[in-house]
Amino acid sequence: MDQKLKSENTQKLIVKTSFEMFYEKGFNYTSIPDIMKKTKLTKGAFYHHFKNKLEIGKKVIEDILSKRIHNGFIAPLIEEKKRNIPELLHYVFTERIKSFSEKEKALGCPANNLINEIGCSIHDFREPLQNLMNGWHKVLVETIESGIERNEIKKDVDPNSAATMLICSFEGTRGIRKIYDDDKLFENYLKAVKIFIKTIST
Amino acid sequence: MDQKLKSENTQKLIVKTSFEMFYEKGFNYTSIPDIMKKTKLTKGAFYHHFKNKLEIGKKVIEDILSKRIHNGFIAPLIEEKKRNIPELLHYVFTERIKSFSEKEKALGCPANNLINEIGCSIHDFREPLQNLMNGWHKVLVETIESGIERNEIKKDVDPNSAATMLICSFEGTRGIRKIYDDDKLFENYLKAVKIFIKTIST
DNA sequence: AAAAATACATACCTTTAAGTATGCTTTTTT
DNA sequence: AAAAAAGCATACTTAAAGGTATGTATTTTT
Repeated sequence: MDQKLKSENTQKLIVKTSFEMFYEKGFNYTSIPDIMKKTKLTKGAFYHHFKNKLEIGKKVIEDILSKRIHNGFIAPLIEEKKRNIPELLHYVFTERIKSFSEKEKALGCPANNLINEIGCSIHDFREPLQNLMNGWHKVLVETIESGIERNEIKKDVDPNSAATMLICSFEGTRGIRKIYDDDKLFENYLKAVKIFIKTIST
Repeated sequence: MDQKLKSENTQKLIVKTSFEMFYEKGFNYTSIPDIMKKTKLTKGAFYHHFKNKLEIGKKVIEDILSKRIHNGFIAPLIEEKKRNIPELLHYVFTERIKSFSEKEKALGCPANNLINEIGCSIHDFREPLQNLMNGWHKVLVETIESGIERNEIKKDVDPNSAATMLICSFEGTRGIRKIYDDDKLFENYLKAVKIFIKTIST
């Protein structure tokens, strides 16, 4: 096999496995030996491709978490701009949550988990996490702005503020839901966010 | 000195110190030796009073976090029921946030941090954390209900849903704010939550 | 006053983590 | 084909964690 390809594949495997384990057990609760056991490779492979645990953390944020946020929350906003904006917001923030797997419900949002687990303690993660959240926020602001232009969102709505509210309430709910085993919190959230979207709509 | 009193004092010192360090560095990033170094006591003292790290975690939730949530978010709702309810909500969810210290802003909400750091991995913490959040939610629901009775909150508002939205958006914001160094996110949140409260008010 | 119990310190054990050093095998380069 | 480099495994080092065992001084009980 082509060596470069092989290298890429193992790297991808390690990054993907790291993501899965970070998601399931948390960054700090997952050890490199743990990860490598799951990949059926060894430590040698890990440290051949990555400098240390921080580097794999950043890789996971940049490669996996970013992609997840993009696919789930950014792409639908960009791709379907023809649709009615309130409908679009409605889709992203309520319909999608309903399609979450039990695992996704129980484990919360991997990006938000990392933000909250790490907090300020690992400074290296702040920038990639900021990029992640800023990117999401930005597209959401643009979506709301275009909604205002198209007269589908009220003119007096502050797009920045509305975007922050949508993101933070969504993430806050996914976070707190983790201590429960049922969907009551989600149902409450869904009802309220629908009202919020209706409120900012014309 | 009376022995019982001395014992209580050291226990309190250990719990308080544990809380501070969990808050600043996270539960898993804080070790028992770390804590005891700060108390200027030794491991012997710790394991004389507490069974293990889980027990001190639960103690921190039950003794400190509960009290903080109570003092900051529950007591104001109970004590000042004579006030206008929307005003009261406004006070708790917007005025208070403005009075946060830089540290509180940078470190987020200790309860929410623990929820998000621990997630499902430490099952022992779920129950005390549920009690904490349920207690908060319950009082908020009752407040909103009494607002409806007094005709200060719209009749068609679902108190459960509104309470969840208030709590989750608040906690979500405090969580995500941790990756930033400025108050922009808070300002955006404040604007939006004011609108939300206005929306549910008569 | 003697015995028992409490509060805490010291020293230790075990496990496991991150990370390194080295060696072997397969590709790639020259 | 020989040399170099890449991909990975094995074996090791170091540090630090959680937790235990034991010792000692001080209170409390009897």
